[in-house]
Amino acid sequence: VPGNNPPSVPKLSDVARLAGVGNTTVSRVLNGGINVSPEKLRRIQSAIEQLGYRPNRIARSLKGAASGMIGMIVPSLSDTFFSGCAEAVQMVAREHGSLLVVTASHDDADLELESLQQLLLHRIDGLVLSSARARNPRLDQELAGLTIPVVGLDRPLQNANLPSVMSQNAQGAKQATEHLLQHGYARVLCLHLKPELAPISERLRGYSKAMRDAGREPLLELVNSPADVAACLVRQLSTGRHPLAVFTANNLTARYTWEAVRNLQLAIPRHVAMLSFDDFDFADSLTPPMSVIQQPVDGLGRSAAELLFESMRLPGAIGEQGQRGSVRLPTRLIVRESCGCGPANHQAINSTY
Amino acid sequence: VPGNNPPSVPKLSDVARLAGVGNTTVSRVLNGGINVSPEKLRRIQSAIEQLGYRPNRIARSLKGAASGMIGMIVPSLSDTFFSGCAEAVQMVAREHGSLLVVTASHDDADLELESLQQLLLHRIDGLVLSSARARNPRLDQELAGLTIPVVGLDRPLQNANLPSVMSQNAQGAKQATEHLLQHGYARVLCLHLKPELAPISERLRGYSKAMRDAGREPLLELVNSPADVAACLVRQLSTGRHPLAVFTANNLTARYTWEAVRNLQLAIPRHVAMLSFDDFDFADSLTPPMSVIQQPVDGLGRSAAELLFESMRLPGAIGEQGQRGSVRLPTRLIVRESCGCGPANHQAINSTY
DNA sequence: TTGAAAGCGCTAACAA
DNA sequence: TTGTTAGCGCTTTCAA
Repeated sequence: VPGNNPPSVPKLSDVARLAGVGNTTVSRVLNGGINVSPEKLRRIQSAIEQLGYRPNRIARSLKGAASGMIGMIVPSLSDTFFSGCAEAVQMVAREHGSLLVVTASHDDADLELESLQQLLLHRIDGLVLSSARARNPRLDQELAGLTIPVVGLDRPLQNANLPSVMSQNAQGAKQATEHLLQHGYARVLCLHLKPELAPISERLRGYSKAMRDAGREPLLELVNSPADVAACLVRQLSTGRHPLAVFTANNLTARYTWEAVRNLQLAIPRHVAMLSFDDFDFADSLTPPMSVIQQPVDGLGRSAAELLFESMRLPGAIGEQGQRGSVRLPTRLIVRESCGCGPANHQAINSTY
Repeated sequence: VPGNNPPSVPKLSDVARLAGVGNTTVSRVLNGGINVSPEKLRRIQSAIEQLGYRPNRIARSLKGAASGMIGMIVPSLSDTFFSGCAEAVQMVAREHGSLLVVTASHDDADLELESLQQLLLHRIDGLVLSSARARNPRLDQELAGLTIPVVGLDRPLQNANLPSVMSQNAQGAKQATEHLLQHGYARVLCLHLKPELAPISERLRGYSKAMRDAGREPLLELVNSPADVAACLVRQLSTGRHPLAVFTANNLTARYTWEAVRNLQLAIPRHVAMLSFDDFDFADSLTPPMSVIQQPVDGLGRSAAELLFESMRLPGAIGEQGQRGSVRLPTRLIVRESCGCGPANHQAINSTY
């Protein structure tokens, strides 16, 4: 209609007026259309169509309904693992008509808490949380008072008795170690950093288990630089006579090791065999291609989000389930060449053997 | 106070009651504290403190004020470039007391539009947009009607006449090419994919410019797999007599090339020298370490977000500025060894020469 | 400098 | 099956 100045964004009452019904009836149609005569239903739907009406989520959530937003707090967004998870979480959120609000805690407990409160103020309907710290009483306290569901991702939330979704870190590491052992490497080193993080400590446990099962002492080394790794390798190579292999507990240690090996002019797998936890972009393009334990990144994100929406659907369910609702997803051993396998043997082996 | 059942989350009126003032006065304190007597100001602040009161953002934005959320639409969240940008944007948002809502468009124009509308419904205060497509009339139309500021990131928004923040793609590529040319490689190939994307096409332009300036014909090749690259390399190596170098226009082509070179048992830089646009985690750990043009990922995200908040502060400014408000950030040439430079020469050269 | 009152767009008792 | 009414928590005229 020309001359009609402020059409801007249509509101519920505009739809009601056009359809010749009350606001409530329109609201009913919006929320499932129960108890509405077919006649009015049709008229209202057509009015909605005609006006291009979309309900204002803000107003809706002020009234107490769901805000249509879920939150996600991760240590870092630029970390490929977490950004991969975030992508999956966002997709699931979209499937449920929700938006994803993310914040990075940068492993800072205060920032994490601050983010949480900020998200709460915005009335998020649920939260996926990769907590910065294993133990954080203030966070646990805050979480305890929450009325919205929370799901842990990659890091457990056991103190708050909340469910979480994680990889089978121990099994994955065990499988990696066993694979190296089977190659005949009598000495399998485990290089790691940040052992205080739950996923890492679980991997160390899986590694140690495999070593002990094979009648060997675990050889755990904390490394924070390529130099640390180099020192460690030199020590091992000058000492023992057994063939040497290295299991690196994450991406970063793998990179440190790769550099150390290059600097020492060592050959993989001839001088040192190698197998790493966590796949990465260039793993397959290296010389030799690196064998890895691959985490189901997308699956972790998806599962966490789905678990979250599940508990949002069933109010109270999360409180009852608690930790018991947790999920463990299997890892995969991706055999390439750094472990000693030949080029012909490229294959993926599922860790749930 | 024991026995007091539902304290839950304190609201503005609770603060007012405790401070013994009216709601309006509390609201004034919240919004800058102008026109409030020092006495009441103090009382109110103390009441806020005491109750741990934080204003409900939802209610606030329903009334028309800012929602305290900005949106970001990127092609992919798992792409390290975009997740790096997202991290920076989120940090700036936090500095401004805002939350970041991200969605991934997966290069799907419909999804992108859908996301935009969804974000609008949630009353975001501004938007950082890495548009999936260069030309999208429907999106442009939607953007034209927007009252909130929008800033493009990595992709221009020229059709909508909106500012954007991008790398100096052409200059970076030109510098890369010149560097290879200076090494004496008479043939410098440019391997690329998705030339329809603005950043890529700009790089191709920069490369071509450098070639022509050096009196050589550009050698552009579209490659979609390591096999494509291999075919291309074989052709070049069997044909010409001049030393060969390759400039890869992005991460993925670099990986394809790396694999092709390995499969062909070629040596870098002896048989083929190499320089790539975009740095990546393992670039420095490869053998030889790969020389790259590095984008200021963090800077791009930061600048886009800062430009956005700037225009949110100055309403209307973005409409007036339009395209002219755009920003170009310099890239850096990271000299490692794949380009033919010796190990001693590791250094970074700024592209704004 | 202050507060009462009127909404923002929607939902949910309640009554019809 | 419907519409009227009263808010959700905040901001904002407006009059005091």
